[in-house]
Amino acid sequence: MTRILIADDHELVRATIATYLENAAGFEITQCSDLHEALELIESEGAFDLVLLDYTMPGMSLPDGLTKAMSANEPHPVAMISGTASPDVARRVLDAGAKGFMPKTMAPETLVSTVRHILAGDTYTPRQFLESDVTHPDAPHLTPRERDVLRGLSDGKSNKEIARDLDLQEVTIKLHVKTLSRKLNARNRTHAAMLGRDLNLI
Amino acid sequence: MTRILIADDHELVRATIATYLENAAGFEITQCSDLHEALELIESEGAFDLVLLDYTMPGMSLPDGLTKAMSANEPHPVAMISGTASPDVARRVLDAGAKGFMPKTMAPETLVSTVRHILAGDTYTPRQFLESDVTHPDAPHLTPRERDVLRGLSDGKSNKEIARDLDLQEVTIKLHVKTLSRKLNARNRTHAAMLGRDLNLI
DNA sequence: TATAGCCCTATGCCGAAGGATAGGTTAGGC
DNA sequence: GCCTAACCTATCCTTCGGCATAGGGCTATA
Repeated sequence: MTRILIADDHELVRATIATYLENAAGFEITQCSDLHEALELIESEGAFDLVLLDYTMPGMSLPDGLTKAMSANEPHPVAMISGTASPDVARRVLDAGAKGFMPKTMAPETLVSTVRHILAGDTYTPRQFLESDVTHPDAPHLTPRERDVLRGLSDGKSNKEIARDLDLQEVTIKLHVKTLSRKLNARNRTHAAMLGRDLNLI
Repeated sequence: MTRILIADDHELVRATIATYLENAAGFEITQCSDLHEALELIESEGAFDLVLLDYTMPGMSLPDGLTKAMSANEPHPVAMISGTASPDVARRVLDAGAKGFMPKTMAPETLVSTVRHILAGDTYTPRQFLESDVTHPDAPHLTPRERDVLRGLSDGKSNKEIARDLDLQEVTIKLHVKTLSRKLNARNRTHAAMLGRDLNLI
């Protein structure tokens, strides 16, 4: 019997996913509501055939929480579920080695087939998150460099640090901060970071 | 027959809520995935006995989107569902006149009884959101003043502006920024604002 | 009444952020 | 070839942020 662990503090979501997976494919579902419980369950009951983790539940972090779960559940796959899915997060999740990334906007039927894919050894990489960078419709156009800088801002980095990371001069970062702040109608870097988050730009 | 409209772009969530409400109480459920569709449905099919709106779906805004839906659905109630529920949002939603605020962490059974309450004319005010300010479990304790300042940071305000708004001296704001950054493990104000958002503190 | 937590203020310093201005390169479209 | 977009750099200047140190006041609870 295929055993699946679902960890999500949003009970409504967890309940649905569990119901669909149980009815559609007869999987054996175990549930919990934070990362700590998930790790304990993997420890006590052995690796599951698939572990589904919510991105925003207590204890979850990127990439640490994810990698912990992955090494605990080896050699079986771990996938991420997220309600606040941004392209950047999807990318980071998959880069970290997760075998799938499922937005909660996904239709239940798609979910079941996705789970089957992952169980079969595939990695589920939702095209809309990796290719077209689906963002908020109101979002202004930012150049690739401006996005790089905006990511740095969101991490709380200084201009100097961002410059070092991107191998540029500090003045250049200042320029990008100024222009992207103008585009976002932000009053300063902090505001820009918040607006970027709201618009799913990062 | 009691008619309920559920608007949520998270299909997984919408499907569960719909299922529970149909099975548990025999309500007639209509579904859609953004605010625009919701308004059209209310227009074309008449006011529903209850409208449940997701806080993060396309087109939704506070308080505009909410008030539009409320005036469209008069005299029947409108309630909000949210996955990223912060106390502040809950307060603003209820202040705007919504008849309930339901986090997606709510158990399905609780949801059903909540809906019944609202249909009966009550307003569902989740105590944990209004009194004890339930936030992310990992979130450190911030004093009321620190939250005030954090809110200012998130709006991209300068220390001087925050000081003026709160009728304090600028140095005092600097102090609060420093202490709250320490508590959040933030490297600077921008990082603090982002972490505050992630931890549902604001 | 002592202790602790929270809150507010002051002074001083330095590095970072932010803005203006002026210039340059590269790549692609017409 | 010209134009434009995107990108990068430089200099100069002002303001803001961030940190340390050193206070005092209020309130609640032991």
